[in-house]
Parts: sequence; C-alpha cells; structure tokens
Amino acid sequence: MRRTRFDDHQCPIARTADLLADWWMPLVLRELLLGRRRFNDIQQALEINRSVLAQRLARLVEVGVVERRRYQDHPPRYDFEPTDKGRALWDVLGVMWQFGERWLSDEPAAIEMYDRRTGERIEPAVIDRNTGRPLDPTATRRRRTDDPSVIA
Amino acid sequence: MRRTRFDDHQCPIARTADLLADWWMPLVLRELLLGRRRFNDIQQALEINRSVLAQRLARLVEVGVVERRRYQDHPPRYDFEPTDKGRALWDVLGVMWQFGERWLSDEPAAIEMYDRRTGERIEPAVIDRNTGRPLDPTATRRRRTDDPSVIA
DNA sequence: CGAGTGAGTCCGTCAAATGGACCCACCTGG
DNA sequence: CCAGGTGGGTCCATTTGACGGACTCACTCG
Repeated sequence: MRRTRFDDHQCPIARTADLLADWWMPLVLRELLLGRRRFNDIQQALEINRSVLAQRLARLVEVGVVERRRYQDHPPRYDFEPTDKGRALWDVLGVMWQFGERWLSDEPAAIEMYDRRTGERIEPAVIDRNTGRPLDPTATRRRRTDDPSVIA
Repeated sequence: MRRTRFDDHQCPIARTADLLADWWMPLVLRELLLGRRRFNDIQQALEINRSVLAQRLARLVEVGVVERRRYQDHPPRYDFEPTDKGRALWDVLGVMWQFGERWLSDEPAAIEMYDRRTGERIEPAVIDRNTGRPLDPTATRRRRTDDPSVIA
C-alpha cells in the first residue's frame, strides 16, 4: 500500500503518529525498552517477519531512537540500544499500557508493570504539568503560536 | 497487505496498538476529540481517502470509542461522538503531542494546546500514580499477576 | 429546475506485509 | 575435522490494503 506520510505536518501528534503509528513499532519498542537488544531475540519474541523487523529497526536508527552497535568483531555482530529519545517514548507506551488495561481487557490484568527495585506496581497517569490535573479534551483547543487568533 | 492482529494479546500495549497504531487513527481521533463530528468535515480536514475514513470510523464505532448518531431524519444524516472510552484516549494523544513537540520538531512549536477556559498552555506529563514520579523504563519490568516469578 | 450537501460506495492501480527459504562467516561439541 | 548451530540479515511470491478519483442517492435550497 501507498502510505501517506505525516512527518512534515506541523501537528506533533501527526509527527509522532508517522513514527509510532505502525502495528509493529510499539511492540518493537516495548521489547527494546524492556531490555531486549538483539535482532533474533526480538524477532522470536514477537514472531515478526524478519524483513519487516529489519526495516523497522532501520527506521528507528534513522530517526535516532536506537543506536546500532557492533558488539563483537569476528564475525561482526550488532545490537540495538535505545537512546534518550528512545527512552522518552516509554511515556507513550506507558500510557498505551494504561489505556489498554483499563478499556481493552475483560479479565483482571494478567500482566502488570512493576519497579524492579521496589517491586511496586506501576500505574502511569497523565497530568498537565502546569496545573497537576488530568487532561480534558473537551476543554482543550489548539492555536498557532505566531497568531493565537487562528485555531489550528 | 496482510495485517497481523494484536487484539488478543495479553499485553495492554499490544491491544492498544491494534486499535491506535495505524497511520490515520491518531489523526481521526484528534479531530473527533477536538470537536469535529461529521464525515465530510473530517475527510476534508485530514485529506484522507473517503473509503479509508469510512472504514476507520466503522472500527471506532465497533470498539465503542465513538457513537454514530442520527442527527436528522430527512434525509438520514449521521455524525460521530466520542464516548467515555474515546475521551480516555486523549491521554495517549496528549503524550504523543508532548513527545512530538520535544523530540520531533526543529523550530519552536508552531501550534500549542491550551485550556479554552483559562487560556493557559497545556503540557501533558506522565507520572506513576503511586509515587508521583516520572516513568523510568530501565527500572521497569513485567510480571504475570497469577505467577509473579514468571517474567513476561 | 438546477446546484449543492452529506455520507458514503466502487474501481483500478500500486506498494507493503506476510510466510518461508536462503545466505554466509564464524563458533562449538563430539 | 566435520556437522550443526548462531546471528543478522536478504530475497521471493502472494495477498491485501491504501490511494486517487469517480459515482450514488435522497434530499434541500435558491
């Protein structure tokens, strides 16, 4: 299929969607961010087609979300390590987790996230940094910063 | 293309990805949640193919994220209104906004979100509800709730 | 009476996802 | 010393969806 690209849109949601809104990307990133680093490990964990995975990893390297590192020389072997930018994506995945658990699962959660130091369950929540309150789409609007009268 | 489905996965990220990780879904939801309700309005705002939009809206109705309502009888006309489940997705979009603005935009933000009552800028942030602290993927692990010794 | 509106459907084309085989350099066990 | 992994891919045929664009059909408005 021809895929429409959004990476040149002004809207930050569109730019993020261009990177992340692909079936496999969130799962590939989940594996990378929770510690899997090697091509074959990820491929087997996700049962993803090898060429699709190769292409997704190449994209992640290209946009600077992971680094491809040579971890041995003979024969050359590579792995994939998240950058700061990649780790920042965990916020998005964490909130996807929270949404999926609350709204897309029938039974009580079969898997949970926890802090490996304290053992405590982790429950991501989204707030507005300025007010500390939850987001409310019905009260939210967009505006151009160069001309606040224009509603984007 | 054949698309692999994740809606039966245990992992909440996979379930959410199955719904949202499609190029158009975040943008369609952005429009719906920020107030656009009608097929033609959304189609023109996004410049999305009409049959693709029809299919995406049908999916959103099917999973209960929006409701299709008849708003006039002669001739029958329909619009699409987010449900509570749909409004809950705003958290995900808000965090995608934040990521895109911080990591995918070069120039200072051209568009911002604000509260239509107070006029204040909105900056979504993700915290752990229990500790109030930001998420840290390097400290995060998964476990099965039925058997905490199994690392998922 | 003709144009426009709203919410779609239908069609041909093109490209990406999929399953599966293949590759090749090195390492390991017997 | 040779067979069988292992790691990180590439290549191929098939299928399916995205895309652009035209068409529909029941009204309503001027």
